[in-house]
Amino acid sequence: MISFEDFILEEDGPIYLQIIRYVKRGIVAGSIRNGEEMISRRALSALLGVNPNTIQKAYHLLEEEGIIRSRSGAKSCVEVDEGQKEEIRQSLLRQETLAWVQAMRQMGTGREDALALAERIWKEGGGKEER
Amino acid sequence: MISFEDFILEEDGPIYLQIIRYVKRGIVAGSIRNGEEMISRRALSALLGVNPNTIQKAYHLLEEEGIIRSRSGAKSCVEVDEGQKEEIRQSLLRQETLAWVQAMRQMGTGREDALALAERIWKEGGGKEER
DNA sequence: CTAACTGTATTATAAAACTAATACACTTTT
DNA sequence: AAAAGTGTATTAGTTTTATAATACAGTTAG
Repeated sequence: MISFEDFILEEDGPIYLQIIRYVKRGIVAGSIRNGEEMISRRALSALLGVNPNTIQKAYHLLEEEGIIRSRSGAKSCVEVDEGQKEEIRQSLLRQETLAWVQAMRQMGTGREDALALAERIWKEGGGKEER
Repeated sequence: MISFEDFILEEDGPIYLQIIRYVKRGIVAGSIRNGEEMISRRALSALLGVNPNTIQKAYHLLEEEGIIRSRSGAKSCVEVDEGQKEEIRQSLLRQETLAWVQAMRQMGTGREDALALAERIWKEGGGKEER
């Protein structure tokens, strides 16, 4: 079951979008697999200290995007084929990277400098992710 | 004068935050210099097709951060010393890059792959920025 | 000086995001 | 079968974001 263990609530954008992002990235990473059960709306609500309606909004949008499937009474399940998975991968990788590149450009950072910085920061936070 | 020529209104987050981001990145890039005049609130409002109050909110927050200085009646001016400039640079570069690195990690992308992707996307959009 | 422009302030409205408290029917578990 | 858990729906209220219409006093340019 998708437990949202390593999910961290940012102070950035809307919560329901953060949840959608988390699921999509998990699918791309392979840590969230097809057929897997989602944690229930109420349980996630309690876990994050967030209103159930906010979770419902996220889950509802995930269903509209054809990423999860809900039948009344039972837990929602992930339902993505390989095509969708690849779509999401391409879309997210490009989108996030393009945003970063544009940010670096607007700050007048050269390609070499930007890549070097990214590599440095990558190595810094290296110990935390590999458990 | 800061004309906001190359400013593009995203559909992402709040408009007033996009304006603040634009100014900060411009300062880091050196395209926005100390002492320079800001475009007036009304003029920018008309240029972006956005309510004057939204611009005022952005300018007000920029002043609270000590980035611009406003005297009633005259145009607001940028007022940042080298220390502030360096603070903003460090903060923005780190913040944006860390966000990208974390995104790539959460998608299970390796360091080499991520950096290669960034380099490819950097070269793609290369013709547009150098005029 | 005068007219135009500027920053600032006020009040009102609306949509989006989030919280709160329920309620009901369906599924799973015991 | 009964209880607990689940998806779904409704109504109400708050905060944030953005719009709209003015108004006033200080600065600048003609």
